[in-house]
Amino acid sequence: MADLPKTYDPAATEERWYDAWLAGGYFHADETREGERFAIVIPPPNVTGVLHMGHILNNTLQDVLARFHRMDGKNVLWMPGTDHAGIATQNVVEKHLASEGLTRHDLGREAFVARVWQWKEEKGGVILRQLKRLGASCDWERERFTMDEGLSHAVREVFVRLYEQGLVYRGQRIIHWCPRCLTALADEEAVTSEGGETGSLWHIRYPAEDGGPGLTVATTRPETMLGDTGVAVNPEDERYAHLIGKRVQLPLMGRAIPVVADALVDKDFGTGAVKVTPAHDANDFEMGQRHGLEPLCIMEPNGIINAAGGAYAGLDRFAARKRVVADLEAQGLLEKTEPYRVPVRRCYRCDTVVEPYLSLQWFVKMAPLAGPALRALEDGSLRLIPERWNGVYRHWMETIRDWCISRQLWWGHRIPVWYCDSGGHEIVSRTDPTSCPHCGGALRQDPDVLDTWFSSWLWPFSTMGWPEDTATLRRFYPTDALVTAADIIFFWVARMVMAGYAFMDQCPFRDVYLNSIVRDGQGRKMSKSLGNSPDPLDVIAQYGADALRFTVVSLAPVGQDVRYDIEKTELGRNFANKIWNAARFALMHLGDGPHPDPAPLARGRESEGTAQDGFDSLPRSGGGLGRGLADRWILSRLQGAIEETRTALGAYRFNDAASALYRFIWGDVCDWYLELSKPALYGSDEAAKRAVRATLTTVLDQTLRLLHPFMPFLTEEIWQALPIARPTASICIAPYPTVDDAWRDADAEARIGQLIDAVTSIRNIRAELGIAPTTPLTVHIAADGQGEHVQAIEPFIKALARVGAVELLGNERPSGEPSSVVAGLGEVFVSLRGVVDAAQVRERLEKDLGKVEKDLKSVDAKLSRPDFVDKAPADIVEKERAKAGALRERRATLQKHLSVLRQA
RNA sequence: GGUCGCAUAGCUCAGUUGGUUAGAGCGCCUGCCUCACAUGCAGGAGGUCCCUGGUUCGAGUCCAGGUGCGACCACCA
Repeated sequence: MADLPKTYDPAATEERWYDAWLAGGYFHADETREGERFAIVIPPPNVTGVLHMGHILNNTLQDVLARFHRMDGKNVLWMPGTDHAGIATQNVVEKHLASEGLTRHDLGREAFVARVWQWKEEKGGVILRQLKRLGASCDWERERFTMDEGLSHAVREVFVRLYEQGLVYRGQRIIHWCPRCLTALADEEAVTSEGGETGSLWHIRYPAEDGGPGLTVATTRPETMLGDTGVAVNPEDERYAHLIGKRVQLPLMGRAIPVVADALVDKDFGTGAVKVTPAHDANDFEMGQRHGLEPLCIMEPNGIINAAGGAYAGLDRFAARKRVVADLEAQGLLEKTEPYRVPVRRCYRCDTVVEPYLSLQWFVKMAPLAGPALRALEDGSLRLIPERWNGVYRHWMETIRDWCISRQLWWGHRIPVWYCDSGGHEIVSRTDPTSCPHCGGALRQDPDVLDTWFSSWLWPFSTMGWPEDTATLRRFYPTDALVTAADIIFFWVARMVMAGYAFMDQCPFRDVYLNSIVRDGQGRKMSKSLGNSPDPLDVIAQYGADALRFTVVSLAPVGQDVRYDIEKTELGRNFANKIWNAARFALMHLGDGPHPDPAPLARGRESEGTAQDGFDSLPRSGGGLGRGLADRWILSRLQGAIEETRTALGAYRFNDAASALYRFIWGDVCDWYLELSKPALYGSDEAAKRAVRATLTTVLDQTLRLLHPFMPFLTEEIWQALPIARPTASICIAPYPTVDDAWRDADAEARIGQLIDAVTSIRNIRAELGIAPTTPLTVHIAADGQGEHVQAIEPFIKALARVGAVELLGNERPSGEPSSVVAGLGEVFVSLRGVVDAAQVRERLEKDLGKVEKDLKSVDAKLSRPDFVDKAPADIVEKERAKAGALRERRATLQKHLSVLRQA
């Protein structure tokens, strides 16, 4: 143990312990085990994904919860898995094919899908292996994939049920179409960039049919005019009243189109006249329906203008735009081109500009599903943390639109619908039909697949075996918490709630913790394209998984984004190293053990009765198990740390828990207790030594357990090295500490608090007056009948403040010598005779006096205001009075010393 | 256009229901390789708590308005 290295080496321990945990089966959730349980499902990362900093934070938080509840005696299930990520995965494999000069069409559907599966088996799910490096305590025996047989079964069941309920339907709609991915997208998958993109608003003249002036329309997508079948104006707009019902010429296309009146048109925007292109704009489609304007599709799915585009056929949509504008200009019909911020939507997968496109797609009618999901928030079945997301969730639910679920891809769950061409029947079935049940005709299955999220929204119960009635479902559904990023509230969280009620009659989780977004040092969102996201595996290699975990948890407050750069990980690394060295120190002094289970040890105080003078005789004389003041103090502080940690974790205030542990371990344990323990450990009193060792053991054992959910590897490594009788084979399943009020000790906290004040003040004097650490000082303590206590404190003062001698004073105060006075323990006078000259001391005392007088003045001012004394609560006033009294006393002492010094 | 969030030390941020002298980490300055730890120890400097007004005995904290950032939503072509 004494040969432990001076710095902690995570690489040497992490893998070893992770393997041991797996071998021990600690992460496996057993549905047959009785008792409380805690369930959480992982937000399934894309099977194509690699770990980034967002995952690190998200999964560390989940792991903290899982490990905390596991240690707290619960039957914990943390369900892991991956998402098949339709477009993303298909893109990856198509890219591979492209490098071989092939397209998916060269392979054909079946072979292509087989190829994707092959890729998935060989290369997919890297991210889960990376999560193990982080220490994630998932139940890996249950790893799921959204295209597993069981989950596919759930998807099929849900589709059929919704169809039977009339909630799934097929229709011609304007949807967001990605001309590169060649598929429809959901509204949420077509993303706008903030403030729009740079573009133009073109003003185009449409002459009247009779050759009159006609009107001018404004558009940001001039190429769509090729598909115009009308022009709309506001019915109230007098400028155009004479044209309503007439026709105007559509330039470039040589056809006339009607002018209609529609309230949707804003008189004040642009020219107040809108070209209507029903096949290429959602609003225009609606207006077209109202006024009988036929949709005219002018574009191939890949964005190339089709034959309906006349002379522009064969041009890409953006090339066509340029040509159209040029031709209009040439004909003198382009009246104006003004710069304009255009609200462009792009494909969330490939960033291609999305085209509003009229096509036949499958939809889910969402409004009926939204009701229970809204009520869940109202009645408290669902809690969003932080709460401010409630509004976002509610607004989305209240204005919900139907969900386009069909995708023109090959990779995904095939839509379970068959069409009978001879009879025109549509068959939706739980099992694959072979022929039309109505007319016996031949069938062909819908070629499309379902949106990836159509499987994700079932994740909390599909992973547990639904639609079968499984033991896992009965035991672990609904889950307790969901930890995820706020950017998928709509994609995933809201839809899961709806599915939970629709198919399980229950909210799938109680608490949804929306974790921070991880940004880089400049506040930019971390992204692959910016290259500003460090590879977490590099960070782990350099600093250790525990260091990374602790750092990100510390940095992420509830509801705020977190800025991370790699150097910040030093916070966690240094902390790990600090703990490591505290353990080295302890192990060096603990001997081989085993030490008795610390819990039953008496506190010393009880065994020695109450001391009326307020100071116990110290347990050095207590015979074996009695504890000293410092021991009592740290054990009391430990209770505070346990309470703070538990409270913070219970409220999902992870960073508060982390900082409570940081302060306790670094501040209380290392800075003070270990130093306070040295006089005994290096002394010759065997009884005192035993007491300190017992305390040290308790504190380390409890602290490591408290910290384990945050830093699992380090804590296991040290815990296993402790010379104690371990109750469990691994700290993973050791009981999480609970507060024991019997160990709370206000008296010890007050006294060590005083000691800390005194020591700090003495150190301060030394530093300020430039007294070398080696120069011995003499300290006089006005004990005022507390002599015993002071004697007990003496070795601590000597050790911590590097004081040569401690002298007790009776009623007499040191006078006639240069002295500095500090607070704490009544009064402490530091003898500076022969160390520094009187002028320096005087300067210091005057400075102190100045401060005291300033404070006293402000307190007195407060106390002299009748309003304050009359209206403030009594305890607040009392505090102020006490403060004034203390300040007056201190002022008197300082003045006395100064008068002596001035005479000298 | 709507909704929401943020503004505190040079930097990144804590500050729970209004109540002693507003805190931490990093950075900076001074002194220390003191027998667990220089990934460390001790001490220190550094703040108009964005602005204005209001409520209150008392405001970093509550209210109103303003300014500046940021996020989300939205059919303004």
